[in-house]
Amino acid sequence: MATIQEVAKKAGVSAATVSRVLNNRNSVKEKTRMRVDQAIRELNYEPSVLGRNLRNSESRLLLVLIPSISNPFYTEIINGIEDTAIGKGYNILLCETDSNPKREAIYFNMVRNRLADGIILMDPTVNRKNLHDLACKHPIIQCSEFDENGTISYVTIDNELAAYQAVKHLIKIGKKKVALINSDEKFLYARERRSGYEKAMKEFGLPIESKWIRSVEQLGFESGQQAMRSLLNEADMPNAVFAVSDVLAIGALKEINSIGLKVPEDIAIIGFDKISFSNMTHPTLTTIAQPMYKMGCISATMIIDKIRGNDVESLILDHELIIREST
Amino acid sequence: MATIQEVAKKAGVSAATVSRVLNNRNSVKEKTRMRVDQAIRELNYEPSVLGRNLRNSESRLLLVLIPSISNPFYTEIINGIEDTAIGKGYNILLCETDSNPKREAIYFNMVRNRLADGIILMDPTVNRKNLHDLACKHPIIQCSEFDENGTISYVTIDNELAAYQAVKHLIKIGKKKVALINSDEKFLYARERRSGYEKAMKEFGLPIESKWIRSVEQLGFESGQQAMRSLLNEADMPNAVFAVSDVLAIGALKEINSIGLKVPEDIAIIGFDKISFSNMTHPTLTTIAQPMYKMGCISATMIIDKIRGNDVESLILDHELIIREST
DNA sequence: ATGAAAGCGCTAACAA
DNA sequence: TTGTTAGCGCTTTCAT
Repeated sequence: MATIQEVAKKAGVSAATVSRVLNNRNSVKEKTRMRVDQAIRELNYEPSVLGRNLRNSESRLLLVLIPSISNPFYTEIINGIEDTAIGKGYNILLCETDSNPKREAIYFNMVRNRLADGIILMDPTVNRKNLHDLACKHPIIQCSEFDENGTISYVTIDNELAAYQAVKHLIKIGKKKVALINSDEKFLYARERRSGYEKAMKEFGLPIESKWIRSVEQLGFESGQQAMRSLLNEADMPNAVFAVSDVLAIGALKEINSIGLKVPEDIAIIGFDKISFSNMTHPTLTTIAQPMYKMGCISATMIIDKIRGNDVESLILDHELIIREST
Repeated sequence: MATIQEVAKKAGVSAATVSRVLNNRNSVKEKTRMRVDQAIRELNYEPSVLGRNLRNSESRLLLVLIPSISNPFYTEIINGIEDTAIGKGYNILLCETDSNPKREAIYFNMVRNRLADGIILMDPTVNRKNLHDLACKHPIIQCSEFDENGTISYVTIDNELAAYQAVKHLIKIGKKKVALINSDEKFLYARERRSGYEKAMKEFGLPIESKWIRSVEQLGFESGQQAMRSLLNEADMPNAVFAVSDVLAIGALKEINSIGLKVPEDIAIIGFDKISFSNMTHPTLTTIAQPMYKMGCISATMIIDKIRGNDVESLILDHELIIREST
C-alpha cells in the first residue's frame, strides 16, 4: 500500500494537503485537488485506518457480540443491524463470544483501543463490572438481553408477557398439564419467560410442578429432544409444552413424533422466535414472533446515535403469537 | 485508557521498559518487572492495538468472510476456525458480505491497512482481479469455494465426486427420474455438483432433462419449496431429487409432504451438508456429510502458517454419504 | 492556499 | 539491564 507521503510526493504537495483532499476540506485549490486525486488514483492509494484512528479515534466499525452464531434467532437481527449500519456508513464485525468473559474482554478492548467505535451486545451479562466500566467511557447498547439494574440503553421485548400469553394459549385450548423447556437462566430472557409461565399457571389455578420443568444448557435440537425424552418418562406426563426457543421446540417435537404420539392432540407444543425452520416441521410450529429485523435496525440506529454523542432511550417492542398446527 | 507513558511514569521507568515487560522480553530485571506489572494493574492498562499495529504490522486478528450467516453450513466451519485460531492466539472477526464486491472490498482493505493479519474467504470469487491483487501482498486462503485458475491455497472437498455418488445412490435404489435443485452457479460448488449429477446420469444411460433441473438464487427453505413446487407441476414428474444443500432439500421435502406424496416411496430425496436440522425432519434426510469442523480447523492453521511466512498446500478432504430415511 | 512540525501509542535499534 | 530516540501513517495546529 502506498502511503500519504508517496501520494504527496507524486502530486508535488505536502502530506497535509493530501490529508485535506481526503477529508474534503474546502481550503484546497481546485487545481491542487485534481493533481492529488490523480496521484491517489495512480498509486491506488487507500488511507490507513490505523494511522487515521490513532489520530482521530474513529473507525466507523461496529462490533456485534453474540453468544453463538449457530442460533438462527440472531441472524435476522444481524440483517437488520447490517442494513441500517451500512446505510449510515458503518461496517459490522461479528464477534462470537460463547458467553465467555475472556473472549468478551478481547472485543471490549477493541473498543477501548478505538479499533471499533461501539458495541451492540447480545450476550447475557456475564461480568457486570467489566460491562459497566466499558459503558462509562464507550458507546454500547444491549439488544434482546440487558442488565436489569444497569444504565445501559437496550432494545428488547416483554419476555414475561410473551411467555404468559403463550402458556395462556395452551391452557385455553384445554391443556392443563403444561411443561416448560427453558434455557440456562444466566439469560435474563430465560428468567423472565419462566416468570411468565408461572404467572399464567397461577392465574388458572394450575400447579407449578418441578417435574414438568426442564432447563437446558445448550441451545440445540438435541437439547430439546433430551428434555422432551425426560419429560415423556414422567409417570404423570404433560399434555402441552412451552419451549423458550423454536430450536428446542423442534427437538421436542421430533421426540414426540418419534414415539408415535400426536401433536397437538396428545401433546401440544409452542416455541419462541419464529425462525424460518419453524414453518418446515410437521406439524408446523406455533410460536411467538419477535420483531427481530426491527430490533436489529433499532439497535444500529441507537448505537450510532450514541457514538454521535446523543442520548438514547431504551425501547420495548411488540411481539406476536403465531398460531399454527402444533396447538 | 491509560497509555504506556503513564504506566512508565507510575513505575518510574521508561516506556521502552514497559513495552519489554508487555512483550515478555527477558532482558528485564525481576524487580523492575514487578514494579511495572504493579503499575499496569493499578492503572488497568491495556496496550493499544492501534499503536502496536502501526509499529509492528501485526494485529493477531483474522477476518472470516462468508456470504451469509444464515446458512447453517458455515457455522460448523466457523467453530473449527475459532477453536483453532484462539488456541494459536488469534481472534476472529466474522464478515458477512452478501457476495457483494463492495462490501468485500471494505474487508479486503482492512487487511491492506493492517487492521487484520489475514483472510479466510468463503465467498465465491466475485472479483478475480481484486482477489488476486490482495493475495499477492497479503495472506489469504479460501475455504470450500476457490478460484480454479488462481494460485490461492484452499481447502475443500471433491464436490463433483460427492454429487456423483449422491445421484448414483438415488439411481441404485431404483429411481431413474432424478431432478436437480441447484444453487446459483456463481458458486463453484454448484457448477461442480451439477457436473457430478450429469456424470452419474450419463453413466447409467439416463437423459439429462432440463425440465428436471432448477436453479435457485437464495439459499432458504422457501427456495427449496418453490423449486419443488415447480418440479411437481411437470407433467412428467421426477421420482427422486438431489438438492445441493440440506436447506433446499428440507424445503423440497416439506412441499412433497404437504401435497400428500410419500418420501421416499413416491419421491426420494437427498441433500448436502448434514446440517443439524437434517436429522429433525420427517423422514430424516439422506445427505452428504462434509467435514466442516475439520475444514475450519485446517483453514485456520493454513492462514496462520501463511501469516508466518510459510508455504501452504491446498487440501481436498473426504466426504461421506449418510443414508437416512428419505432414500 | 499550502507547508512544516508535532504528536496519537507503541516498539526496535542503538547507546549507555 | 535500562533509557533515549526515531518513526510507523495520519491529521491538525500554527506559520507563511
